[in-house]
Amino acid sequence: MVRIKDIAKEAGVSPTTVSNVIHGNTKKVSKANIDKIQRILEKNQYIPSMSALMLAENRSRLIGVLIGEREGKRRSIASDPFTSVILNSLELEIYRQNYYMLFHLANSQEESWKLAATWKVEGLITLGLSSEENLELSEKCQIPLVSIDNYYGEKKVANIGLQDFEGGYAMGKFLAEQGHKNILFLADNDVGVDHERWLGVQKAVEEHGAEGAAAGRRIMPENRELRKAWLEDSLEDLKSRDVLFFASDFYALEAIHFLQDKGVDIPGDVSVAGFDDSPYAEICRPEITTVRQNIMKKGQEAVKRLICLIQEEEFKGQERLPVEVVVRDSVKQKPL
Amino acid sequence: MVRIKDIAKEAGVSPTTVSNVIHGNTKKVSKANIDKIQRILEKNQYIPSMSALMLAENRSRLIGVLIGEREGKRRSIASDPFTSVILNSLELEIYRQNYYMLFHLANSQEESWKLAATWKVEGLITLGLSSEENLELSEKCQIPLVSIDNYYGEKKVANIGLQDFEGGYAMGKFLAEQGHKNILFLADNDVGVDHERWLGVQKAVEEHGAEGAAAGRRIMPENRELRKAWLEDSLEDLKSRDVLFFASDFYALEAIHFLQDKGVDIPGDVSVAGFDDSPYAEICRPEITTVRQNIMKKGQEAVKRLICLIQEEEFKGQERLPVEVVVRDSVKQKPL
DNA sequence: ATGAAAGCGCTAACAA
DNA sequence: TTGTTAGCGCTTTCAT
Repeated sequence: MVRIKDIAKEAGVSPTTVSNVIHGNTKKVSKANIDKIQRILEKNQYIPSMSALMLAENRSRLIGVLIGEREGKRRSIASDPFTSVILNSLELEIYRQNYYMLFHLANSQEESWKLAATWKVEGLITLGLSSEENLELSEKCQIPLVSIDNYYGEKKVANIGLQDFEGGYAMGKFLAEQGHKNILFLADNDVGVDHERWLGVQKAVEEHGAEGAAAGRRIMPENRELRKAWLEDSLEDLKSRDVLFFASDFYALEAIHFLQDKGVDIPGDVSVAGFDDSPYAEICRPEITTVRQNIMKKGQEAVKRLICLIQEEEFKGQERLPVEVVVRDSVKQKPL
Repeated sequence: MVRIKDIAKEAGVSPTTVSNVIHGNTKKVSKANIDKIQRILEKNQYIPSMSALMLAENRSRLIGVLIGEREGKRRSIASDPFTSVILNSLELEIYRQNYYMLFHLANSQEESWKLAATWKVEGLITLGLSSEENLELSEKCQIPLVSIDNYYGEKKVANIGLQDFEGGYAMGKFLAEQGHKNILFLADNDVGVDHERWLGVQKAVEEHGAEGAAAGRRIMPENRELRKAWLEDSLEDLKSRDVLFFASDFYALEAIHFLQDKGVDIPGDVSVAGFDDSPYAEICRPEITTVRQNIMKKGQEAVKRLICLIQEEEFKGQERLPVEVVVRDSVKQKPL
């Protein structure tokens, strides 16, 4: 590996001068030397050593991307097709901003902190951590942190998410306008994101629902096996609804198959809607009517937000990305 | 950030002694000092600085994970649900082995090399690079490299893959034994992995096929739109087969929906088989009969292989992971 | 059993 | 315009 010292020797100048040329501080370097040094740099394929840079500048150009793994959660990296897309967009933007991505599956706050400290990571992006975990981590690490898809009452941690309320509202409005009265919203929890979506649905039904329209809600188990049992138990309830609006396409898909196996026609007997517009939504029959989010954009904004935090600049982007209803085949129009 | 120097001062010893205690070189340190230093280390939550370590030891404990992005490829990180699983298993094992994972979407060999050099990455794991790209990269970087799912005639680069031939053979045998005679194998290329699978199918049909059984093959376009058109054009051909064996579950799923939309009953009119046992295989109707691979294991073995290369030890694991036929509903038994 | 000192590659303050 | 030097935090060799 060729070092600045080597270049300097070959050029017959001091390391400082070479360093200056590398960093474009060419005001105090003679034209002749600039050219000569640049040529030698090129020729020898000089690559700066991050270790030395880190030590000297006390910064790493590293951004840590942490994914929390919780057993049985929907947002498990293994089962969620979103994860790879998010990771993709994250790395793309991180690299574009001249940073590097250190990736880790976070098992504990302690571990995450150690990683960040060991590498002097300049900022953290987290996925799949709970609000409390994010807060604790942020306080412990004392470096900028941006979470994705997390909600806080008091908003202590920077977050990039969706216009979930608006998404719930838009779909609720669409369903109401399609003539559905008995709407059931299904999620696996009632905090943050899913809570917002539910509020949106309620508001939409209030404002746009026909005479007698009402929105109900059910919380399903997170665990797959338990959820399966839950669906069995809830069959009659589900069949009695006009439309089932699931908080994710994955759940919608699961339910569609469950119901179809029970002889229920979708959307003939019951309509189904999802949320996310994941690959699952299009790769099933009927194709799922859902709420689309732009995941690439989400990752991009998260990185931009973080960089602003790191450089102590103001973030002018969107913290809540817009969503839109995508009409496919799983919701049918009710005759009036 | 507390440094060794600080610990030393507090303990009233030299940095060297502290360093020795940290690394367990306690042969020449008094019991009293060991305890005292260890306590102070604990109390102050000492974390070694990677930058200093890298500089002093000339190694980084970093493993670069490179994903090649090629437009329109099946193995695009964005669309392939496998990617997140592989990434998951990779990081798990890398961390378990006391390394760290630097993640990058590789746009060019030049870029990959720069990344590796800048960070003094100790080894590289690549996904979705062609044989040539892997070879060139490996030569340019001069560090251990393990590719995933790549085949080479002369085997110049370490690779972790599947027993693809055996997989094709096992499914071919299964199909033949189910009474299918007119078997069509479909892939989007005829090199490496898919070529092996095809060879396996042929062998199986030869050995286990009934009188008059034969296996044919078609190469589909990689591009989604083109493939759609191709399916349209091939409809009659596809309908005339006993069974369609696709080189991936994704393709199988796509074709199932295409055929169902055309009124073809799966598996009533035509049976369909896939390969991978991806999430797609189970989340569709009929559920797809496929060849299962253990992706978590694949990532794990890739890391183990790389670590062996780095430490110049012999690798005693499996370079070709076993596969098994998973029988579901998309293949029916033919009456004799 | 313990410590001093050099060196890893680079930056930046200061001299010349 | 160019060069000298100290220092970033750690390891390691060599004295003591």
